[in-house]
Amino acid sequence: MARYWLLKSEPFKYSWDDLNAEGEGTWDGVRNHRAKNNLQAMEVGDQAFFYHSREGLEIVGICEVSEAGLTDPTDETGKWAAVKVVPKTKLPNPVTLKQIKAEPALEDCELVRQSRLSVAEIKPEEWSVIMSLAGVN
DNA sequence: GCCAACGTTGGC
DNA sequence: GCCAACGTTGGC
Repeated sequence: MARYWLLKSEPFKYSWDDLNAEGEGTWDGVRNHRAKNNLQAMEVGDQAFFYHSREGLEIVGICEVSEAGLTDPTDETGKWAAVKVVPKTKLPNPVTLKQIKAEPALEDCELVRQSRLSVAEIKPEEWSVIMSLAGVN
């Protein structure tokens, strides 16, 4: 069964629009062990929210893992992981961090608990809560 | 192996 | 731009 994730990016480095312009993006440059573990746990077909950090502070779209289990091409030691993603859906209503924090059902998600984690897991029930906030059925 | 100092991330 | 949270480094 597919799992759900949240991918964080600073929009002035790599935004949702950049991903759409490219059609497929490689998620690399992660240098955090917990985030790396999450990357390695991803499988092709898993869905992930695309979150804009520092600017925007909202979930703007949904992408899907198109290649999993890659080695980070930006790292010479070969120790870090990467995946490839393709954009799927732009959210009708972007879900802001403020909304997420105001929602009791989401207070335990990794995004809230560990705000500096760049790749976080989203539980299925949390996924559906966010989807309804986003106006997606 | 502990922990203080330092660097980085990210919300505000 | 500030600072809190977290990760990493390095002295002991």
